[in-house]
Amino acid sequence: MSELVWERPEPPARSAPTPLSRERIVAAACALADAEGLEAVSLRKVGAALGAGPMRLYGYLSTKDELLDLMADAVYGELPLPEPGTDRRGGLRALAHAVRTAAHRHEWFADLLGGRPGLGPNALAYLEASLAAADEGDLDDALVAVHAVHSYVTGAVRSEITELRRERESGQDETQWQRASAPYLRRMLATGRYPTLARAVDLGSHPDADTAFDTSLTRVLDGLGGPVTA
Amino acid sequence: MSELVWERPEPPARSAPTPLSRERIVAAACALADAEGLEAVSLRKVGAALGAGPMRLYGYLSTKDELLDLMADAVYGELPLPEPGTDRRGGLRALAHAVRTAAHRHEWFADLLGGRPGLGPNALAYLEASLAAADEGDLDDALVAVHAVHSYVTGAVRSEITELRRERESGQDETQWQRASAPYLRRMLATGRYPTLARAVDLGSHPDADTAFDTSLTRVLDGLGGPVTA
DNA sequence: GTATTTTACGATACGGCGTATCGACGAGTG
DNA sequence: CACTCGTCGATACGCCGTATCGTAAAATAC
Repeated sequence: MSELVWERPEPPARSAPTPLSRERIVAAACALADAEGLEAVSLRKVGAALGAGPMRLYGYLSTKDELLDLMADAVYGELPLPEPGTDRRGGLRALAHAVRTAAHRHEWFADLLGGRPGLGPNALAYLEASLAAADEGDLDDALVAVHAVHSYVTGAVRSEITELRRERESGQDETQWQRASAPYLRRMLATGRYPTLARAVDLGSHPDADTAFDTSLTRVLDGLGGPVTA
Repeated sequence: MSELVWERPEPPARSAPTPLSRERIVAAACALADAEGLEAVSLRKVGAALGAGPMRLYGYLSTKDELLDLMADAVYGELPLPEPGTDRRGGLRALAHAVRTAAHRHEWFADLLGGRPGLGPNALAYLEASLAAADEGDLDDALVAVHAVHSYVTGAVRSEITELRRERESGQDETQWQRASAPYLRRMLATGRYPTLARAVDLGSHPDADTAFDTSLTRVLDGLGGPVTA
């Protein structure tokens, strides 16, 4: 009960109709989430995908939340980690982009990002790589740098994926969006209660998502001390 | 169907056992979420708290997600906005702390933060205030600043609340935590696979959450151009 | 090889969820 | 007072996570 998934042993592989393992369960769950979204992941469907009933999974997991933890850790395990010895800016920037890329491959990762403790072995490896890259002698300073960058990445990726989903839901292009949200926004801006926002919508250059992510990331990195590059 | 909550009119107040309104529904839902967590918010319970059946709410909402949108916007409406004319650093810092404070008052706000589009009137007002504070002449630059700070705040607050919940769940103090997670972490660190992390746990000063949030926030603000204060 | 113990499996079931449907009732209109 | 019409909420459907527990199969002991 108080035992964590990460160190609880799996049940021995019995014969059974289909052999099962935590790895296979997690892979099936990730595939399902990739294909139909996180809300389609249910123990029933994951079990069915493996030829098993839902209760079979409780030998490998004690809760659905544990499955989500394992899925998140699996994605952390996909991240390419920078070579040891990479400098702070380069290392943290590479890790930030790695997280974002992974979230584009597995959009549900964005929903899991800050939402659960995240102490799996792969998450720890990601944290270790972040700290190692950020460490320039002062450990407290490295912790601050990692916290700043990771928080930024978490928040930015989540918003970006949310926005991306909304755009996708609005008909393949913008049919629905133009019919529903856009006129609403135009009406709101026309009230005059949001003058700066209105100017920004009218006059701002609207960079693509990659550029927006990287531009703000650069600003965050600029704040971490060391030589200001810009 | 394509109509947004924000501009759909409420049904006229009929007699009914209890008079109802979107405002009362949202207030009840927020109270319930404050008391028992977001996962306890169901249309059945919210309805029951107002002396109504679950289906009654569908005159005011077309979906449960819309209720969540309204709840999030209600919290945005609680945020104290800085005086117009506040400088960028001061304004953005005040807004960041306002969001964090609100998330401590309504922990479920952290779960909603980046997860839904957020185009309600109060969210727009918050965005307007952020942009106004960040605007020093270059609108694109202001957008970058707001994106950086808001993303940081979103991510940091979500992680902080998640951590806070985990600590609270672990027995009132740390009984459970020390029995389950701590030994696991110690064992992981003892493997030698996370040397920097191990050093950080051993040697790092472990600031309280307020300090950690503000320290990283300062670094982010430092990166936004303008005079570096530190 | 047999008897016994252990244990994973999965059928069944429970309570809760979001919400579609639709009969009935009560207010507004002539 | 009769009628229409719109709102209400009871009922129901198909999901969900998971507790329980009989059973059958593997592991162990002899």
